[in-house]
Amino acid sequence: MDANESLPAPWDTVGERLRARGLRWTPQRRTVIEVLAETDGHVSGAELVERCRARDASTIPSTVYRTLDVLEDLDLVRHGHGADGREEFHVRPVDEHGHLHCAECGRSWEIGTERAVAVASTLRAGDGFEIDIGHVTLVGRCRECAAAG
Amino acid sequence: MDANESLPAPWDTVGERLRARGLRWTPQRRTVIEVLAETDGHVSGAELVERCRARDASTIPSTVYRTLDVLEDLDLVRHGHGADGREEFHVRPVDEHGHLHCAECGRSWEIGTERAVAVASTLRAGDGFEIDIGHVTLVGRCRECAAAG
DNA sequence: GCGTCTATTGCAACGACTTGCAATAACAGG
DNA sequence: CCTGTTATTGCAAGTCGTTGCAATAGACGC
Repeated sequence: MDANESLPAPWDTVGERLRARGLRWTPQRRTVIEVLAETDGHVSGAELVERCRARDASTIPSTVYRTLDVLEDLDLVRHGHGADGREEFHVRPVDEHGHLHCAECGRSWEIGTERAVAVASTLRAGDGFEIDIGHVTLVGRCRECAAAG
Repeated sequence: MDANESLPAPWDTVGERLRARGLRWTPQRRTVIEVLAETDGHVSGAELVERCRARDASTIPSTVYRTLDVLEDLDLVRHGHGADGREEFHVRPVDEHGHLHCAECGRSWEIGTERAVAVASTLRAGDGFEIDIGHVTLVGRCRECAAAG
């Protein structure tokens, strides 16, 4: 399989990085990476599979998920979990941020780096635990629902 | 179906509370409640199903999960998600606490009310969001792994 | 005790992943 | 360019839950 000149930014060197680790650059992985290269922010696992299938109808879900595992090792994506526990992928190292979800009204939103770091510090102060704040969606009640309820 | 004299503490009145809401007291629900009454702390959904099946081989998973939904409405259990996103139930209102999981060494542990509240306050200070800190398992690196890595 | 109303159950199919395994195909070396 | 090694793939089966629907059976009123 050929190199990957046409891919943007961090993705153009994935092939080499894989080979350097004794791993392989396959067409299936290329498909996943092409899809990721067009994505920014978050994608659910299922959606990623669907987009890959749109590009290559023969896409197999298990291959996609296994590829994502490998890419996570290479620090190109990070997986997390939505409010319902389903997988969500953060594409390309994005700013540290958190996800909030109101169990009452169902709204979801993000909190920026600043607040994310504040929360992380509070937690670290206890026993040195370094939270990956973006990994899970924090569930609770938003100000409005808390006031109403 | 008869009442439930033999059940302990908060469970003995579930039948009445259900009926008061126009819901029903069924043998299947009794089975789930009997299992919950013998449980304290956390149980995964799958384990709950298994324990119900041990008590009544005809137990159907969907019935168990639906029962848990109802019991959550009655505030007798609360569901959350483990590090892998799978469901976990907190039985009987327990102290506010949090769950930590180190992605590196795989260990999991809890943080007590005090720290949980501290984190919740930090977050609330931002925009009034009241986190249900026990809902998800916070993932990151423990002090030891952070130091080593 | 009987009947009605409708909440629940059981079942089957589906959605999101995960895992084991044999067959395939990258890739390094000659 | 060919070859051997072994990482990956495809597939099938399995786990954890969720959902739609027709049949069942609680609970209340008479």
